[in-house]
Amino acid sequence: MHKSLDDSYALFCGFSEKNAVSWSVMVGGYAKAGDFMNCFRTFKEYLRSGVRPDTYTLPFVIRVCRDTMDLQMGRLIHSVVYKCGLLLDDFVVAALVDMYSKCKVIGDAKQLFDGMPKRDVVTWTVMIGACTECGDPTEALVLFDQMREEGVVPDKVAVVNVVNACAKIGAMHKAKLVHEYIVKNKFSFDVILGTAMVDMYAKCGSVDVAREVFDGLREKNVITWSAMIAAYGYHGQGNKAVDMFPMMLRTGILPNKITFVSLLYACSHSGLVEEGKQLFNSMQKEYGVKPDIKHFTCMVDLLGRAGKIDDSLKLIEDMAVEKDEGLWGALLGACRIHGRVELAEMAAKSLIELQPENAGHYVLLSNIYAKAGKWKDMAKIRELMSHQKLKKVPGWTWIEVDNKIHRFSVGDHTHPLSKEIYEKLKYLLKELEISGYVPDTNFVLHDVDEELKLGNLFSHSEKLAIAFGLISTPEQSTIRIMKNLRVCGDCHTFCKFVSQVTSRVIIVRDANRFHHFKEGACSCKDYW
DNA sequence: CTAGGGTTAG
Repeated sequence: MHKSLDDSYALFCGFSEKNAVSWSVMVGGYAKAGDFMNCFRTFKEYLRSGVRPDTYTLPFVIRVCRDTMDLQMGRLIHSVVYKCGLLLDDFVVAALVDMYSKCKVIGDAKQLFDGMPKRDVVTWTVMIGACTECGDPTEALVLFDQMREEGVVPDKVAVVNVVNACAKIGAMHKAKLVHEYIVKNKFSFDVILGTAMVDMYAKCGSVDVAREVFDGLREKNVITWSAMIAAYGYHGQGNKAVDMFPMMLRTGILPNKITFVSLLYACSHSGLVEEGKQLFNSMQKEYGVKPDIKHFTCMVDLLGRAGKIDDSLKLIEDMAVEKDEGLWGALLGACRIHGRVELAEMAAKSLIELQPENAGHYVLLSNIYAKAGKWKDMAKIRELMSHQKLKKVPGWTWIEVDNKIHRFSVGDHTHPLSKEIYEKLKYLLKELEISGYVPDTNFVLHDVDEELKLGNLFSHSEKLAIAFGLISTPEQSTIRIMKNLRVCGDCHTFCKFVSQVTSRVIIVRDANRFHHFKEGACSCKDYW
C-alpha cells in the first residue's frame, strides 16, 4: 500500500547522516500518506537519534494526533515541544491548539495560546475555530476583535472561521458586521466563503438574505446548493427546497448524500410526503447515491409526522442498515405527535438500550406519558432518572441586543435588567391570558406542585429572553432568539400569543429548526 | 521542507 514510502524509508535508513530535514520529510511523508503507525514509529526513532525535532516535523505528528483523536499521544508530544523550547513557535502551537480543540479540551488550547506574546494570523484563526468547535462562539467573536486590536490582519480563512462562529450562535447583527467587513476589505467571494455566508445568514434566521447571497455567487458547487436546500428545509419552506433540486441539476451539478439528507429533511418538516417518497426512491436508481441511516431516518420522520406510523414501522423492519438512536428518536417523535403511547414505549426502550445515559430520551418518554395522563408511568421514568442521577442538559436561550449577546437560563436572575424583565413578563402574561393563553404545565418535568410548576414554566429561558427583547428593542422590530434545546410546547404557544398581542415577528432558532411567529401563527404549522 | 476554510437526521 505504501510501496513508495517503503522505498523512501529504505533509502532514508541508508543515510549516514540524518538531519532535521530528512527526518521531517520521512515523518511528514507517513503523515500525509495516512500511515499513522509508521509516522509515530519514525518520530520515536527521530527522538532517539538525538537530533532535535523542529518546527517542521512536530506539526506533522501533532496533526496525526488530531486526526486520530489521540489525546494521550498529543499530550506526550506537547511535553516534547516544551523540552525543545518551541512553545512560542506559531507552527507548532497552531497544530497543538488545533489538536486540543478536536479532542474537545479547549482549556488546554487556550492556555497554550495565551502563553504566546505574539501570534500569527493562522494561530489566531485556529484558536477562533477551536472556540466555535467547543461550543463557545461568543468567545470566538471576542478573539476576532482582539486579533485586530493587536494589529494582526485577518485573511479569508480567518474570516470563514468568524462566519462559522456567527452561524453557530445565530447572531444576525454580528453576521452583518462581518459581511460589511468582508465587503470593505474586498475579500473575493470564492465558493467556500460564499457557501459559509449562505449558511451563516440562514442560520441567523434570514433565509431570504441567504438566497440573495447564493444568487450573487459566481461559483456554486454541490456544497453551496446543499446548504441552500438545507436552509429552506429548516425554515419550513420545503417547497422551495424541493424546487431547487432540478435547478441544481440543470447547472450540471450532481447531488451527493448530504444533498439528499437536506431534501428529505425539508420534505419531512413541511409535510411533503409524496415528494419525499419520490426523491427517496430515485436517489440510488437515478443518481447512484445509496441511502444510509440518515436518509432512512428522514423517511421515518416524514412518514411518522404525517401520521403514517405503520408505513414508517414497515420501513424500519425492511431496511438493511444498522439501526441507531436517531432512527428510534424519529419514531418516538412521531409517536409523541400522534399519541401512540405503546409504540412510543417500544421506541424509547430501544433508545435507552442504545444510550442509557442520555437524559433526553427519558424526558421525551416522560412527556409522552404526561400528555396521555399516565402519571404513574411518568413518575416511574422520573424515578429511573433520579436513580441513575441523570440530569437534563441545561437549556439556554440567547438574544442579541446592541451588538451584545445576552444569555438566559431557567429562573435566571443574573441579568442586570432582571427586575424589569420579570415585571414585563408578569404584565405580558396578564395580557396573553386575556387573549386566551393557558399555560400548559405538562411540559414541566419536576416533582413540584402546580403553583411551583407554573413559576418554573413562567421563567423558562425562552420567555425571559423574549421579555428582555421586548423591553430593549424598538417597537415593531423583529425579535430573534436562539435556544440550544428544542423549544418547549408551552413556550411555542406563548410565542404565538406574544406575536399576536405585541404585533412583533419572533424568530426562534431551536436545536432542530426555525420557527417564525407572526400574527399568532408559526411557520412550522405546529408540525415539529 | 511546514499551518488554518463550506453543506447533513434525531
